[in-house]
Amino acid sequence: MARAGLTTARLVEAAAELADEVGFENVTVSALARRFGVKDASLYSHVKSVQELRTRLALLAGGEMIDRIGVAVAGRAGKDALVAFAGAYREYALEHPGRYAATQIQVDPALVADSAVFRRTAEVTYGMLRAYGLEEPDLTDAVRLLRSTFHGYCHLEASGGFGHPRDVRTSWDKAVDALHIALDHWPREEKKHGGEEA
Amino acid sequence: MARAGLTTARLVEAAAELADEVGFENVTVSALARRFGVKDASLYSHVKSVQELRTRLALLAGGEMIDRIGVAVAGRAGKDALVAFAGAYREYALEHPGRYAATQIQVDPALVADSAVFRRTAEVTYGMLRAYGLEEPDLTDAVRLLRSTFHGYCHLEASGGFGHPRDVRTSWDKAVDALHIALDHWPREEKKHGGEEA
DNA sequence: CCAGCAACCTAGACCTACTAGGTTTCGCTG
DNA sequence: CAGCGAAACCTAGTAGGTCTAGGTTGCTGG
Repeated sequence: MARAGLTTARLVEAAAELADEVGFENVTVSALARRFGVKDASLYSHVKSVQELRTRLALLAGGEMIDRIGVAVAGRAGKDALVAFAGAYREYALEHPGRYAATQIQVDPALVADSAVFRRTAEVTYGMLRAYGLEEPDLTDAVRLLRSTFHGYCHLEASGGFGHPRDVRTSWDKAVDALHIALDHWPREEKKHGGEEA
Repeated sequence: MARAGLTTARLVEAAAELADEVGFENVTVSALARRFGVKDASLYSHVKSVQELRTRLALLAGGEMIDRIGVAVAGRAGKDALVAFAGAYREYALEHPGRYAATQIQVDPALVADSAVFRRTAEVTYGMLRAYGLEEPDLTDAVRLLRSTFHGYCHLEASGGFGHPRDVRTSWDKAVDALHIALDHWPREEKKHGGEEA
């Protein structure tokens, strides 16, 4: 019988498609094997476990996502860059819900630390913020705020968490506006957020 | 043999404890049955499925959480209320990671719509924002921003998403500050977010 | 006190992850 | 071009999860 030509890469790619079709939590070894017309056991020559499969999928998706974001923010700065970043982020999340869900899982920190995806993500994000004139540790705090908000928003939107009829896209734009304002008036050391004392 | 005295409520309560101990994704019918020294099948007289069990757990946790938040914000307004809300939110998420994870799952929208938990959550949240003088649809947008940010932050913190050594608590406080500023300078329709025109 | 209804059980079907070890096929090399 | 070695793929089986059908047993109220 003609062999399926399995490869780790091919498996992960198929897993990504599967994730977008049936949801990340439903990408199983069995389902993937079925898709290739092959027995479950056959996949274990290529991936060690579901865990590994999902981790690889997460890295694939993370890479795709940051690439798109990178293209979107290229040549922009300040609010322009923020809007472009946010737009690309949400677009990817909506276009590829399964892949996006994959990016949310916690992967072995040791594994993620020296991954190119992680480094590139940090570069693009910190780079985008540079125009706001923040310095460490404010920069890290701002990155966390952005990541949290974007992620939280897409997560809630994807899971139908916004029951209200208010258009989500409009809401999102407002949120991005609000974030821009927050970044612009960032509460630097010393309380009393009165004015920029830099 | 002495009966375990199973009840839907008791089951859900035990599931909540289990969730905090072993993680929400590991609360299974089998594990719960083991905890009661009972066979799996016995639980199905009290809950229809794992799905239902998890949904009930989500509602339990959501209720606990909003109660604590409600107490925290009582008698406060403006930034005070925001800080109290955020503090109670994060505290609950850190104290009860399994329960908190449960609150994140998507439950049947029809089921959630007429739940007291949902209504109470909306009341408390919108009430806290009232002091910022926002009106619909800005109010809804602001609620979404807050929910997203809080949720995203706790999710990332819980999953070890913040690799950086920067203290998370401090970062969180900064994020709350930033949100306050965003709310205070909310980008209203046209108008140049100058002052309160109410 | 005993009838009936929960509470709990046995048995089993079906799903998924994963291991051990066997067989087939492909591609390379002599 | 024969054949050999390494992948690629398989069979068989363990373990553990969800859930159903239907039987037994203990508790309780009339």
